[in-house]
Amino acid sequence: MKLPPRTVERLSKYRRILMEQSSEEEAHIFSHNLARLLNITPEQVRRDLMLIGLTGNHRKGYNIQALLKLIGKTIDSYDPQYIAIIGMGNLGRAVTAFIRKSESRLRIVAAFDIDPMKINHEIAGVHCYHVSETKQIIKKLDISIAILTVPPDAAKNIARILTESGIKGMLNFTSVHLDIPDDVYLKDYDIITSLEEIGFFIKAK
Amino acid sequence: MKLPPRTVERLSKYRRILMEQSSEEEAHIFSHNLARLLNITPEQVRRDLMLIGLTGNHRKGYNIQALLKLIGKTIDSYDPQYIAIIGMGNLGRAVTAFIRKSESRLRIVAAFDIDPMKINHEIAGVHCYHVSETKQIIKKLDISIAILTVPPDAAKNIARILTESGIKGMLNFTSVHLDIPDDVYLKDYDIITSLEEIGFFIKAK
DNA sequence: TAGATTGTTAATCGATTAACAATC
DNA sequence: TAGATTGTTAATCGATTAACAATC
Repeated sequence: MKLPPRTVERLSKYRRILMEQSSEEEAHIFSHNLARLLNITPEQVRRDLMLIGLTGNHRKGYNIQALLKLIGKTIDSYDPQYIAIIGMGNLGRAVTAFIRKSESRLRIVAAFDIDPMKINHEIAGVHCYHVSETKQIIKKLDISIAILTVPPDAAKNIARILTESGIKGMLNFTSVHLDIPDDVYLKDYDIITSLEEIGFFIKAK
Repeated sequence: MKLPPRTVERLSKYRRILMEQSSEEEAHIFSHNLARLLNITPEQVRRDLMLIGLTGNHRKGYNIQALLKLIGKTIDSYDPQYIAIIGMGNLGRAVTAFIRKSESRLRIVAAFDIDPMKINHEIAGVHCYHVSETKQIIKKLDISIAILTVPPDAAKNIARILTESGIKGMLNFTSVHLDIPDDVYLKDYDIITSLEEIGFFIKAK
């Protein structure tokens, strides 16, 4: 199914926010109520739900269970998608712990580092391999997504290894620009740029 | 000066990438060379530079020093903008260390937590205050940007306190949707949603 | 002058919002 | 029926890309 990236992001958020406040709530929700939970417009909600083919009730709104089920069917993959995290420094460990705490289907199944103290230990609940094993382990464990939390000078090289290993998506926390093929879905989390952007837009003049 | 958010982001990246590989390089750069460094089109580079009023040389391209200086003048604030980080758990400490290591003008001047072990200590190089002091410290130290790395259930309350303290921008690492006034510039770093988005776009079918 | 690059406007693309008929 | 909401198309907005004259 073909969906705009922004719609996919919102579907993920609809699901999370509705799962959090489930049970206690009603069985149905109106587009304007769901919109208010995320500070967006009701039109946007209706359009997103239309795109995934959910049809609501003109009296009661959208059935929440049906909505959750359809979002799952739309954005989740049938086969589990496994995640690796490369670089188990402070940021790597923190991100790993963060994801493991979240109630999501996301499964981190391998960590990689070069520190001998970490290799073959559980770090933040995940087995840590040496970076030199990246290619084999990624293939062996059928890992399709990588999270990059390595130091800047290691980023480009690791990105190359990951692409060669057949990784399909990357979340890049390093502030380094990665030049990878188009068929790898890359999402940059550039903290420095984001803070500079915030800085610009709140400037007095 | 009024600039599109995407342009501001790219200006930040032009600067970073040019500073990294400075000195050794030439004094000038062509739009297509700068474009290639970031995998964007030369048109986009020229348009961005046009927007900030930089004029290049038809023979030699853009003067790198002039470019860097103008980007600084455009996106940096004259008065320093101070940053606070709220929540000194794993993620908070990692993000703090990450920013401090970066060569940028970004200055984290205060951290906040509720753990008595941390209060009044230096954590990741930053003095840690108790969350109850947030409002006073933010005003006293003239902090305009906050980074939120608190647990999900604390997020909404802290966001309210921050807004009341007059914060102007926020980088939100919690996966919680924050309902804050329009005059606070909010940037969400929703790791779970981003990974689910990647998952969707790399799906087989 | 010929060739390459800049600077800028127009066209296109993608996403959001407005509008409103259909329906419960 | 009257009123509220959905579903969907059209209009708008923002950002990117194409096109090309001006210029070194």
